[in-house]
Amino acid sequence: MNNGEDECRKVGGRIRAMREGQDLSQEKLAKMIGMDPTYLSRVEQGKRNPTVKLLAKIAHGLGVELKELFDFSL
Amino acid sequence: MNNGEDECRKVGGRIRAMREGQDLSQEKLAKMIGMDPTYLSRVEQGKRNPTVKLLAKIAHGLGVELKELFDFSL
DNA sequence: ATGTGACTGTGAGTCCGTC
DNA sequence: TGACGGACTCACAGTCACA
Repeated sequence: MNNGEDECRKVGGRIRAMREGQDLSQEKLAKMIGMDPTYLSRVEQGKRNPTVKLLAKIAHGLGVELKELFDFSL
Repeated sequence: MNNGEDECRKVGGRIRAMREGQDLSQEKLAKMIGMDPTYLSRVEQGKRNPTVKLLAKIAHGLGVELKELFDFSL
């Protein structure tokens, strides 16, 4: 089975999709919320296992609800 | 402003509500998914900042979708 | 503009108790 | 049964140089 790496990838994909949907670069979004662009890059690729606090920051930067980052049914 | 501690509390509350709704003890749920009961206790209280992988495990143990843990509009 | 390797410090997560 | 403490390990947060 799977440990949650799938979910990490899915969340990352959601973040990327919503960011690109707003024509925002990783750099700009990262700067808005005071985080490192290289770290954001890895989260979007599902190569990291982010915490609730970090995802809350990202959701805030995107101007969306936290639960939208977990809405994989699109 | 807030760092995401609010979200931690809300997620913890959701977990607790869904667990109690299934008449499950912290110990049993923790054992089901191979996690520490003391950590589950603290997560439910919003005193810890859990990762996606851990939340995926908890959601799986509760038999619900990950996004349901972030559905605060109830 | 995005991705990767390597790195350090701190906190996520586990295990032992006690109340 | 659940809350809390201490001590511990390893992974995550966060940064930099470079591609």
